Amino acid sequence: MQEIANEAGINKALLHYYYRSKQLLFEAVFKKVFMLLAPEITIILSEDCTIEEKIRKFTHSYINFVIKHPFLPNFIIHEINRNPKFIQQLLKDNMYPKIGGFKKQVEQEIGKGHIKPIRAEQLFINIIALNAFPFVAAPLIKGVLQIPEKDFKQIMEDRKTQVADFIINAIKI
Amino acid sequence: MQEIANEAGINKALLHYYYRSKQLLFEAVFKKVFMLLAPEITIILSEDCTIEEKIRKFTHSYINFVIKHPFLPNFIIHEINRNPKFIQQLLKDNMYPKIGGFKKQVEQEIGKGHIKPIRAEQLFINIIALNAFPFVAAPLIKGVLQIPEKDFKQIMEDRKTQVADFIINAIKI
DNA sequence: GTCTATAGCCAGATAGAC
DNA sequence: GTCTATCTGGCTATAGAC
Repeated sequence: MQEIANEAGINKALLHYYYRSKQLLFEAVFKKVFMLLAPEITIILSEDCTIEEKIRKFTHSYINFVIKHPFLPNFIIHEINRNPKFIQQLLKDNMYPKIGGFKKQVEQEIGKGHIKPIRAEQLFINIIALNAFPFVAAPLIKGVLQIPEKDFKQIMEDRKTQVADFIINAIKI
Repeated sequence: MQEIANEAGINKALLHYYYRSKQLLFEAVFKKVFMLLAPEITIILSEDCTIEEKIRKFTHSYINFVIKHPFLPNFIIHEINRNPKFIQQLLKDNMYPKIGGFKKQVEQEIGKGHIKPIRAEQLFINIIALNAFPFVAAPLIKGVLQIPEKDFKQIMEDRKTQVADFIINAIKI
């Protein structure tokens, strides 16, 4: 609270005056931050194009966004793990979209023989995992690969296209 | 500290007597926990078999292990993010293996035309991402997919083979 | 609304008896 | 080695002046 007050150029008392408590301030921050990332995920669930196009668009857009805000995925995942009740809150407030449309589309494209059979849930998890994980586990990856920050950034840059290629290779007939 | 002492059937004073401080107790726990997971990762880096076999073995072994210890990946990632200096410590203590052998093997198999061209680092990240992420982001995934615990467990069970299939499809010629 | 000062609480750490 | 009792510092939150 002290650090936030310093950063804001006010004092702790005023912070409490505005937000009532640390918990409420935190919730305000969390919602704001979550709403920054949610539109990125929406791409994969709505929008009118083929699965392949969606994967390319999403990957490019998501990684591009997260390179600019590398702390976001971690913050959200950590806080949701600490308090899974947040999810209920976010669902109730309609703060993220449903997977229904994506699921239907995957099943249709499988039916038409465009892509290999795979459960939409598994594909969805794979897409999010390949995009988000390197940022969530950045220090660990830098350590295992023994690479400096500069190389890591280049690898993330490359992933904007490589992750999409990887996924599409995995599912295309 | 109080909760740990209760769980251990001793009191806080004794906990401090053994471990000097909360920080040192934590480091002891972290190393112990990290050492539980490290052997699982070693499979992919050493062992004498093809890339394809390694991917199948690793995926099965890792997911199997983590289903039994679902808190581990999160704990490790969170703590390393909180204090990236841990990585240096672990490297210095030789507490996880190097990627050199895996990199060489990937390049050889690409040269022989067994798999599509891909940087070993990217492939390594993809393998770890697909295996670990669903556990790191479990509550988030359950929320987005709107599925109960039971279905989530089944999906993770299925991933023991499906993740390997997915990766191999992505890289095979 | 904004500040200073402080109340109230809790958790890590230690003193000291046994 | 193990305990009880206590110190200490830090953090959230509020009282109250301006």
